[in-house]
This record gives sequence, C-alpha cells and structure tokens, in this order.
Amino acid sequence: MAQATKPLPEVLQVGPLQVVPDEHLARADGRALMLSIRELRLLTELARRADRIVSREDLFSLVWGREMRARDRSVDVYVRKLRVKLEAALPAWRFIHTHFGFGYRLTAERQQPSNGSFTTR
Amino acid sequence: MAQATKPLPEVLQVGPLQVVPDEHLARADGRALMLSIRELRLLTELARRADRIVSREDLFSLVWGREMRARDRSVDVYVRKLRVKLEAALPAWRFIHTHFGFGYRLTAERQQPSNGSFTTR
DNA sequence: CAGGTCGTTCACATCTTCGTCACGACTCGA
DNA sequence: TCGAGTCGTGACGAAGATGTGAACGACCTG
Repeated sequence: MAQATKPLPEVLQVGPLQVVPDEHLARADGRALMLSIRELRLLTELARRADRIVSREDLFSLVWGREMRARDRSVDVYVRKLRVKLEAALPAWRFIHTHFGFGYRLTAERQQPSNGSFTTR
Repeated sequence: MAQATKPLPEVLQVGPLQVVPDEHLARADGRALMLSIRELRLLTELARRADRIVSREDLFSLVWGREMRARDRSVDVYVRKLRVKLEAALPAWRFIHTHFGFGYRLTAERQQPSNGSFTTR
C-alpha cells in the first residue's frame, strides 16, 4: 500500500537556499526570507527545475497560470526582485543565471572575485 | 522521582522569550510579562509554531476557537498589542514578523541595521 | 456606584504588492 | 563594427493588505 496519507512536505534545497512551498517560506542559511507571493512562486518553480534552463514562457505560465503575452516583461522584473533579495541575504552567492535568448536557470554558485574567467551571466 | 501523572509542563523558548501556557505566564529574560488571556494564547500558539508562518485564519481558530469571519481584524489588533508589550520588554528584539498575504511568524531576531531581505518591517 | 481591565469593532493612516513603462545596457550574428 | 533584438533596472499608480488609535460595552472589584 502506498503512503497515500503521508504529507511529506516538499523541501527544495539549492545550495544555502531552502524553499518550502507548503509553508510559503524560503530560508537562506536557515533565516527566513521576506518574499511576496509572486516572488516565492517564481523561486519555487525555478527551484523545482534547478540547474535547468526554464524559458520565460514556461515560467510565466507556471507562476501566473496563464499564457504569456508577447513582450511581457513580468518575469524579468520579478527575477530582478528576487536577485536583489537573494543578493542581500547571501552576498557570496549567485543563483539566477540568464541564458540569453532562452530563459533563466537557478543554480547556487559561489561569487568568486578576482577571477574574470567564469562569467556567470 | 518519577510521577506517572506528570504532565511535563510545556515550556516554549523563543530567544529571550519564554512561554509557559500551563502557568498562564510569559517571561522576557526571566521577568514576567503582563499579558491578557487573549494575548497570552495568541503568543502561545505562535510560539508553538515558531519560525513558521501561521495564517490569520489558523491563528484565529486556534485562539478564538471558531471560524474567522471575513474581514475580521481581531488577529491584527492582538498582534499589535503583543508587539507593543514585547517591544517594551525587549527593545533590542523583534519577534512577530508579517508575511504579506500569508500571515505572521514568530522568530526572535535582534534589531539589526536595515537589511532588505531579512528585517521585517 | 465608581473606576479599571478586557475584548471587540471601526475608521483612518500607512505600507506592499503588482503589473506596466520607458530607457539604457548588453548580446550576438551579419 | 554595427544594428536589431534581448535583457536590466528604476519608477509609477491603483488596488488591496496591514498598522494603529480610539470608542464602546461587558465584566469585574472594591
């Protein structure tokens, strides 16, 4: 018999970042982040597809629940908002990486100064 | 000496804050807080779920024992009363954090210079 | 009865979020 | 190198959520 009644809350771990969608909460090194609904949902969907590139269209329909209109910049704007908060919480890390022409990818990478070789963007 | 009927009194510790529901008492750094019944119950239920977000609806049914009516602001008002007393007792700490659109979270955080991500209002 | 505490509810003030723009910086292929 | 398209970023107003002070009545207690 399968564990049909087992709640087993979903916990997404991406480096020092932890997302618990069911609790409407994300943590950085254990400390709670203050995220809005949209921000949290966006982070959640990215985290569920960590290390993979997710297109804007997919992200939009996942988070907003409808088709993205052409030239809609909502995803970009919310990626920006997330980046700001993640940067404030974990300055030594970078999480949301842009793939030009394709979309975004969530991956925990240490911010390495004094090395221009690896461009993260 | 063990007692078969020992209730094992519940003691909730949240930073410098201590709540003992069975004694109808809360302490800040050992000093007793003067809380009304509602205030204490609200603090208790929050403390039992420390570090997690609790929705207004859940808080209301936990503390008031009935379903919350739409647009009822009771929880907000009592959160306010608690904040005032906690602030008076422990000015260097912040306990009740608002999660916009979700509810409240009880976590002991030192009053720090503004940090966009963590600090709660 | 007089004064105080408590719980509830209102009304208004303030803050957040959200979607959208506009403009500038950036990327990449021709 | 250049140009078209893509992306980053700050700002805005409207709608809605939350913060806050106060009024009111019920309930003590002396």
